[in-house]
Amino acid sequence: MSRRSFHRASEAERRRDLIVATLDCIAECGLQNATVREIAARAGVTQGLIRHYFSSKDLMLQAAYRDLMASMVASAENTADHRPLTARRRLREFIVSNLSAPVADAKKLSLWAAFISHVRVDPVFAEIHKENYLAFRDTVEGLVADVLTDAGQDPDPARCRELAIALNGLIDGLWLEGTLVDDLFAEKPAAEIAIRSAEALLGGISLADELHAS
Amino acid sequence: MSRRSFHRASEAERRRDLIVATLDCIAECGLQNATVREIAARAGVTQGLIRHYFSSKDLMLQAAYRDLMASMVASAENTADHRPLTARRRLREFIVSNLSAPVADAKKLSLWAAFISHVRVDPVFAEIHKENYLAFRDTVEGLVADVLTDAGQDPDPARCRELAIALNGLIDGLWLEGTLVDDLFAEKPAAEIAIRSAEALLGGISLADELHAS
DNA sequence: CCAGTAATTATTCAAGCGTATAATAACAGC
DNA sequence: GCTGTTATTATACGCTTGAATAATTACTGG
Repeated sequence: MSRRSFHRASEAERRRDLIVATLDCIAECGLQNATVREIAARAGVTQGLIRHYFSSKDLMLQAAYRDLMASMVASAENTADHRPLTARRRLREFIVSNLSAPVADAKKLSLWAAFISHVRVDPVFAEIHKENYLAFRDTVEGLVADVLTDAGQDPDPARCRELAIALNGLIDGLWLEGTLVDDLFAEKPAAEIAIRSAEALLGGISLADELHAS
Repeated sequence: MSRRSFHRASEAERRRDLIVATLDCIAECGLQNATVREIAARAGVTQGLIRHYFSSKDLMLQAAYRDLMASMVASAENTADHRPLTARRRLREFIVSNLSAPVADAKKLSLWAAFISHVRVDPVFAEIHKENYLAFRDTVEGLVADVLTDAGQDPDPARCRELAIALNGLIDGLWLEGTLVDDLFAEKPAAEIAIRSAEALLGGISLADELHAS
């Protein structure tokens, strides 16, 4: 009886494979049934290897949560920092990007929910969530300040904060609605509704394309 | 060695106890660690009894999900139907009620997330979610139509639908933000922000108290 | 081409899981 | 009070779990 052949991969490569397999497994089978054996099988390795890279299953789940959130903020964060664009256009792109693929994705939502449900159970998950939330809100707040300035209004910090919270809520809520019941949503894309709503929240400032940057 | 004493409870009473224990256990230990033994212990019975009331653990989880959602829509639904009030005031109360205790509660949010993460795993959970979402959106849509009419505007169905989706998103999103990071939120209650934002979405219609109903 | 290293597999372990069944005691009706 | 019913307890079963250890094989550096 011979052993199965294998190849020695780099640490970065293996860890990534294992994290991807973990996320796939949780999304498909739920946290309850995401066992180390199933995850290892999906990653194409045997279960013993997991403990070679993560000293416990919990640590691997935390790493997977961090990875998921990083992948979700990455694309949106890019558009928010794309300086050549108008402030209004950056906010617009930011909203659209958060309400389209790959962020608005049923699998990602499922994973997000699974991890959020553990925020109260495990303090480490709470910490990861808090970091990501604050970063997201700060991004929105910065965009709002830029848009107000661009529109010739005073970017009062208190007003920016409140608008950021409201916009953040609107984006999160429509993200939920749009990806949870997407079949019912095909007619009216969440992104379009979000843009019109954001304009209303901003007191009528249009987020449509402009000819010159501020 | 004598057996532990017990009392024979009614079916309704026992089922309620078991469901409450299930929700407590999931909120505290997570779905992974919500075992039949732990749930039974919290309900003050032995594990064998669970299968006397639920033919499997999954069925008990489904019952718990239904119970959770019913408890969350109940209070808000009441205010939405409280006819003596102005339409504007009913919408206002509906929003406030969804963003205050007992709906805006960290434990409930944790439970909601745990179940949402199972919507993609188990079709029964998907069904339960869909029913509740549609009912909630219809309630908001009805309130929006009433408010528009009250303000002398045409309650165009398409506009009502879009406003309902946006308001629904706003409420859900602020519910998430407010209860997930409530310590950072004490200064500015989510409900106040929601009211002001809803007024903006409605094109400036005030939701403040009025002297006479429509 | 050989030796050393460590990534990977294979196997084992105790504990805990959901489920099933048999024994028992609480209560209802007479 | 006694008796029948059944809600409840107690116990057992087979399986899976996360973790630990030992054996092996792929690769690195000389």
